[in-house]
Amino acid sequence: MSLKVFNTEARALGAFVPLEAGKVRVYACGPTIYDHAHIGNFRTFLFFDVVHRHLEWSGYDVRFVMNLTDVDDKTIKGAVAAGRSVADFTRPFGDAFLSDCRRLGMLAADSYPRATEYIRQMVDFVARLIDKKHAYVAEDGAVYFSVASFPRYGRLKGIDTSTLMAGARVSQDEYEKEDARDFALWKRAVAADEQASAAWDSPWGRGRPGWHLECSVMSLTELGDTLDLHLGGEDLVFPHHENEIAQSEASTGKQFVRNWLHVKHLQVEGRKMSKSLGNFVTVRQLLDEGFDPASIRHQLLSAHYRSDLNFTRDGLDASRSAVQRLVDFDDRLAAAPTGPGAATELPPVSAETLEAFRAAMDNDFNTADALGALFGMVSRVNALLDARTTVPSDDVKSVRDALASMDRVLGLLQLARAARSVDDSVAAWVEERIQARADARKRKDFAAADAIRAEIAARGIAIEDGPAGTRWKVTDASAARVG
RNA sequence: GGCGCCGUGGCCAAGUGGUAAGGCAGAGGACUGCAAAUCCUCUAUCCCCGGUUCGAAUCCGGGCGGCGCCUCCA
Repeated sequence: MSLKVFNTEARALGAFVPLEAGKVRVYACGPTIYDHAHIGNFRTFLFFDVVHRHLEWSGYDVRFVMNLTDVDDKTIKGAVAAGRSVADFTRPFGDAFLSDCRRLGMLAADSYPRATEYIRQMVDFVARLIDKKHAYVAEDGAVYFSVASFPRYGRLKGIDTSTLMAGARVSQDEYEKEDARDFALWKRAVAADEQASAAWDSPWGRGRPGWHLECSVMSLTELGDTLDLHLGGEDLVFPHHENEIAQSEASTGKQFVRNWLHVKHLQVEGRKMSKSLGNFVTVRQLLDEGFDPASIRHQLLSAHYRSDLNFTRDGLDASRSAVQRLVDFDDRLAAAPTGPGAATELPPVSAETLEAFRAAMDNDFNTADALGALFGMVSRVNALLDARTTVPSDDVKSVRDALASMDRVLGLLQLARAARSVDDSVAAWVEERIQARADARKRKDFAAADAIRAEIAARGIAIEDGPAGTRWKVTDASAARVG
């Protein structure tokens, strides 16, 4: 068994075989930074992160690149409206995006190329396509890719564009194109572009890159002519990725991407997310509402990436409970009484779970199935632990190792831990209160003891009495952190 | 209109030919001063109708329902 992925181009599950054994080149279509990224964007980006993590977990040497598009129609429009250059306009959004990524526990990419840093390479790229007769300069000074020069056009989406576009789809303002299917590689600069400092010199006059061109040039520059994986949202299949294939392969003469993976769009509270519906949710908004990053991460990973996923606040609450179960389990393992004794079923359970987990992830990154394997282990191990007073430390270690291993892919525990830490002063206060409660309990003054417990609970901290004494845990980080 | 996807217990969600993972919620029980955590037990023949098959949630046909893309969009 090894990794299988659903390649959009093949429309089928196939064995993942990187161009170079042991090494994987991944290009992830990142955000256009003209606004804050929303939760729908993050379904996609979080999936990218899981791909990234699982490849590394599987032992591959991964080079992971995610671009930040900082020049396109919307960016320029926004910059002009703000009276700034695209560079100044996009910087804060780019910073905020990377910050959101960290908040959600995403691994850093090896590189985050911004389009404006690759203008030189883009110009060279376009010149090469013109040389090869795959592109032409139109009368308006723009450069277009000639789709007719690339016979394989349409194979990603699986459409025959020669017939599909034969109709009256030619918009009035694009008459300079020789063929309605042709798309802009380089756009002639207009006043707004200059105003936003989004225009550069080129052999064809002042202008700026077309959107599709940006990704091709950045990916080829950063990763070479052939990528093992190119990831994106489902909306990008056509025309964005189709165009990338055309221009890239026309330029290099080599296969551009071996595997295309596309993530299905997220629904929010049962509907497509859009600004007009007013159900646009950003990550920072959810965090401000008090939701735990780990809950968000859990819900976004709770369904397979090619399935519908309806993001809801109720679901977030359910995810919070699920994550808490994991944290409690981890705590229990850390405190499990160990001692000599007969071997337990723990090691084989750990091994079986890891195997099931791996199989799930290898099956086109089936995170829902993988979570099932993980939680199955939680139940089985809890039951085994209940049945014994002590277990050999090696046995416990096998479970802890398995849990930590799986979490290197899921990233839930580490994230949950980060949100549940408190200042030393808070910890000291809790310890003091617990001692006071212990005294009250010793006096059988349960009313006082319960009052103290309520006092602690009000600070977002729960306590649990066990044979080894009273333990406490943070359940509501936002309340607990307040010193 | 074109292309495509989906419909599994109260909610979420795996499972693509051999008689239904997991999470959340709920009920009862054990443990507990009470809780919490944990465990045990309980709640599904998989939208409907046909068909193929020894056997289907899984394949085929039809129906009903929901959704996505086709336009800037992750």
